[in-house]
Amino acid sequence: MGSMNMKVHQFTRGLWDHESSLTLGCKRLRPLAPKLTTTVITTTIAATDSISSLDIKSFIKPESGPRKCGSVDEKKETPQVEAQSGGTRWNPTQEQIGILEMLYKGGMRTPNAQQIEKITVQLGKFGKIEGKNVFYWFQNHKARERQKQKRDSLGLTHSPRTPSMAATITLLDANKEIEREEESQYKRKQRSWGVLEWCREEDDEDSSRWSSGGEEGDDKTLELFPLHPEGR
Amino acid sequence: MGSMNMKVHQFTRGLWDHESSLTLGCKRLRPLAPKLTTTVITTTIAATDSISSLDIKSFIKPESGPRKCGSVDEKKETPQVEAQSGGTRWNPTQEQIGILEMLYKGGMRTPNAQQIEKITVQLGKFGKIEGKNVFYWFQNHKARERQKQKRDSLGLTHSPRTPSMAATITLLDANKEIEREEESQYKRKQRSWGVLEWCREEDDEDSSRWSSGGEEGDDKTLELFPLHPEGR
DNA sequence: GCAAATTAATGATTTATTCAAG
DNA sequence: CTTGAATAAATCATTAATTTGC
Repeated sequence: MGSMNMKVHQFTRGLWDHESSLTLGCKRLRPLAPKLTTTVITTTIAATDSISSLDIKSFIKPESGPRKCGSVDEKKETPQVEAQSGGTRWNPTQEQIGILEMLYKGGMRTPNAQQIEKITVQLGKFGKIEGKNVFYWFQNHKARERQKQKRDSLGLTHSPRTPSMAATITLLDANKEIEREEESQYKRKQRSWGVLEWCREEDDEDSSRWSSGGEEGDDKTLELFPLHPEGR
Repeated sequence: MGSMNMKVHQFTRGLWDHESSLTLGCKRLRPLAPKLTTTVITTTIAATDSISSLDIKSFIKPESGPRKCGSVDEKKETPQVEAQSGGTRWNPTQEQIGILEMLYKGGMRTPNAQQIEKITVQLGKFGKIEGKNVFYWFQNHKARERQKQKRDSLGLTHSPRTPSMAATITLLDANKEIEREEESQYKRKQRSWGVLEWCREEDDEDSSRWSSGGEEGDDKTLELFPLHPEGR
């Protein structure tokens, strides 16, 4: 209790302290009440801290609780590969990199959750890996590929000696344009994406057991598609 | 197969087509082979498409498969609320907004997966909501609060009439500083975060019903912590 | 009063930057 | 120096609020 180092300094700005309860429902006051059923409860909220005494208050707490996320708990007993990264970051194997690059070259840019999961499962056969690793890999690869290209083109632009050079630049720019157009595709919409998962605490250097372990024959003809779904 | 609308135009740049198989393992050639056991398989990869014939090939495919993510499958038999997620976006109720703002004011900035899950559960009592909604809300709220403040401070700086005004500005700036320092906290590190989840397909525009309904008493004294864990 | 058109908010994604492990 | 990980900034897209013409 007393241990709850409530460092309030972060919001010393105003002196909303109790005011918060007031500002709560009115802050931005939604233009017009969208729902009806909620109105009642809303009143409850407006009533300062009735909710906080009910649920909110329970929100306040330093940190603790279960380790793993309450989602997929299936722990595969494949001690074969593991450990390796008590709290370290993913260290891709060459097979994994190879596959990822292949997919990237195939056109995959931002796989959705489903695709990521499948990829993760596949890559899991070659080494420890999580979904986020796949996600980040694509993010980073894409970004760095782009900046490298940009850097190159700029560097070239800096010393345009021969006409062929200029042509090259033009080409690069053109490609960049194409790429961009292709990628954003007007309305990227419907990316069917998600965020959030794998929790992990900070302490506990102990296990950090991994998932996606072994080589169970779980290939139910899963498949992912690299290029954009359809030319919407 | 022929139906696979392979729109290659995205990568018309080079003309890597078969070259990909070659460039695969060498492209960026990792500094030094991290693993040993993998080396063997690596060779396999280098052998052009042995892997692709095994697993990779199965990756290529437009899109299909199961609807829901293959994770938490527990389907709650609460037909009362649901559906709706056909394709619309989360539309928070006032209670949800209120709680979120309360947490925000309490200092919560970037809740981790665990916290998000708990929040989601709580907010779920007031209306349909997903973890990503909570995540995004904090992201957006934080960002917009920041830009609004910046805009305000700049705007105010532009017409400093009274001394009290100046004082206000100073305060705002100071607060901004504090906040920033607080937030970035030197090394943000160890955010214990995650990404990826909820999939969702596109079709099925069926219901679009709303949620909110549930008032089941599922409060197992769960709690989240708003302020930063500890003054590291 | 109302519905179409316009504007303002804000939910959802993507991109750019930054930090730190190795 | 490379690159995995994480966050912040920029952007897109959709919904609600407001305005406008009837």
